[in-house]
Amino acid sequence: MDVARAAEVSSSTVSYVLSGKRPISKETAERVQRAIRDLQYRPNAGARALASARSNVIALVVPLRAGQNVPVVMEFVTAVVTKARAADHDVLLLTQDEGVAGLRRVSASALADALIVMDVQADDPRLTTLRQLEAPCVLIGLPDRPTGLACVDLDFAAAGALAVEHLADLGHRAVGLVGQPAAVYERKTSYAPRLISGLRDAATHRGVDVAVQQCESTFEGLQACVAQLLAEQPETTALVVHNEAVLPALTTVLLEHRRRVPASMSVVAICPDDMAATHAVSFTNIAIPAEDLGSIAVDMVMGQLEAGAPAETRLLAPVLTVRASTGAPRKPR
Amino acid sequence: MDVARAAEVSSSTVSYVLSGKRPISKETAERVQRAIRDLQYRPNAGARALASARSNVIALVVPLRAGQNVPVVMEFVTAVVTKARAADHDVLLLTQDEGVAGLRRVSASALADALIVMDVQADDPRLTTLRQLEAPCVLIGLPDRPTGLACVDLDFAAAGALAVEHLADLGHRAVGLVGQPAAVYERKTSYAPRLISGLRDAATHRGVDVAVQQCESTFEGLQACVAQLLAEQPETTALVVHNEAVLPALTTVLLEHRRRVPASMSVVAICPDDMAATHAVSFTNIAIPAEDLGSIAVDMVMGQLEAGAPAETRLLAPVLTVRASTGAPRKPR
DNA sequence: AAAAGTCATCGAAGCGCTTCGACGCTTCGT
DNA sequence: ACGAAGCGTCGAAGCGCTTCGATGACTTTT
Repeated sequence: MDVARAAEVSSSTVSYVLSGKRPISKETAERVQRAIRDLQYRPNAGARALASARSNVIALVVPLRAGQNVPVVMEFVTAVVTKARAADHDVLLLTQDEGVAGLRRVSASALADALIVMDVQADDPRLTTLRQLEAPCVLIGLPDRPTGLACVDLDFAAAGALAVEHLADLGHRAVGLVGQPAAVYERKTSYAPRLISGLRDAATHRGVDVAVQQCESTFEGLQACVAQLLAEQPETTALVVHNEAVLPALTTVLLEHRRRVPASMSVVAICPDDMAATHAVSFTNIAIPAEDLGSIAVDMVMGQLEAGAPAETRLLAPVLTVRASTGAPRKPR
Repeated sequence: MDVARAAEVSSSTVSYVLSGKRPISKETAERVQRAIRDLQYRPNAGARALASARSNVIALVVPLRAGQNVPVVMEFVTAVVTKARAADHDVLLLTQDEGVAGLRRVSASALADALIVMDVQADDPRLTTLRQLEAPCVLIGLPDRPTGLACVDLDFAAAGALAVEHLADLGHRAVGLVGQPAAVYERKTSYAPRLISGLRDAATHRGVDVAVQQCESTFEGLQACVAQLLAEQPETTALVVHNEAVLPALTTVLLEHRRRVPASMSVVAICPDDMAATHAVSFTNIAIPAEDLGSIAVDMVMGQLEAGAPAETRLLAPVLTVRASTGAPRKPR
């Protein structure tokens, strides 16, 4: 290695300067650093991975084109990449459709040191494989049986409850849920049912009636959903919307039913904060903290990698921000 | 290597079976394949990269959170990943914000064999660096001086022209452009001005008046944009919308001006096909062929990598699909 | 029948790093 | 004042592959 020659040290010394794994005198270290800078030296990633059995790469498995939560996915991804870079790791992108084989491939070939898997289903078929892998692995989402796997997610049950609490406090007695597309429930993506059960539990406690309706991510889907909801429970005065994609169309569709937000219909959205704020009506929302989740996922990965941290589950407490879309129902009884 | 032992051959033979770089007898090859399967053997990526000077990884540089074209970006990304996997390569994700340093790092450390860079600006500061890199590199987008760099993009000038042609054919004489957010123009992201100039040129040819207005990706932004457009050119009977994010709100905002789509206002959207079709009114659109672009980018990368193909520029011809949002102006003179 | 190819395979030399043990030197405790 | 302990550095042995030249066993050519 010519950096070593330029700095008049052995190549092992250069390595130790770079890794800090052994003490090096200040003068030597500086000499080496200068040589590195002068020669624009970058260690060869392959050689490094081979010798150290560490690639400094994290594999991130993203859903291909599931539902239309694309902006949320992208937020996750950038958060993960940014955080990973800060920890001196790179991110390899895998899509869902390589399935279990892709996970095995990446882990067994030592392409990546660890995995982060998004969009985990309640009984995800990848779970057993993931448990068998050498590489540590963090799930974003919460399967039914997370034993042995690290998970991080928003506490959707608490989020559902929080939404109901807020509305009940305002005086609402009948709430509708505009849910996710059917595909999401069929896929048994655990967050959707978790939200519903949290919502129902809280509603029971507070004596609030609840109607639940899935909702396709199109204009017509939303029309159908709202129509159904109001037919089923006409006294509905508030909506919880767990579908980012239909938010833009919501006020329009409600207007078709002579409902104004928030005067004759309150709305709590479950969506990222920035999305809540950029509509005709800014929506009171419970944040989907994509950035935090991504960042925490990387932290957990690094913890397992460096410190052999155990595989714990973290559910983030929901945060509700009051904006312009919720108020007291028109005729409080 | 124990696959070699199991198949009773030398490790070089295993390598040749895997790479096909030398003839191997059918029997031996089968023996080796079986051993590989039985032992679930996966070559170590680091060792392979080191020995062959090829990592089989493509670096993809995505814009961090530029504008709200997020779904389009995601389409690119999945297209690139899918296509790359088909060519036995993986994709490493870099964000814009690592800048030039990131490009150099990835290339010099041989982490990736090639780069694909999205969201290239007219006078992108990364250009000179990219030209200096060892690694071949493909831009998605079209800088002012693409010399020496491979580029692929939609022909936005032709797209602008095509939109005007379509509207002029229907009888429209005054067209407004709902443009991108100011940030995009400030960044000099070449596609936006290219669309405008193509649109203006065609308009001049066809004797159509054009008003151009940038548009922030919020409800209020759209309101302001449309108001401005109609104030400036009240005889406007058609809109070209080059901003996916405001499409959902468009019909609502136009209604505030007593304009219905397409009866009293025709609309051509520049957006991905799936986006055009899932609104209250399905929009006549010129497709942004994200999937094709991503796929072609990978093809070009592989061409440069395998065959030493030259760095050419490819501009894809725009395709307009007529849907429900365009028609003849109300009072053709 | 000898020379010249082919074909399928092997052995060994790296690829550019990290890491372990060793070594010489200084400092400390007693 | 002498052994123990610590510090800073070096040399060499890999890490697990690919690849090049070599080698036999055959086949074809002359």
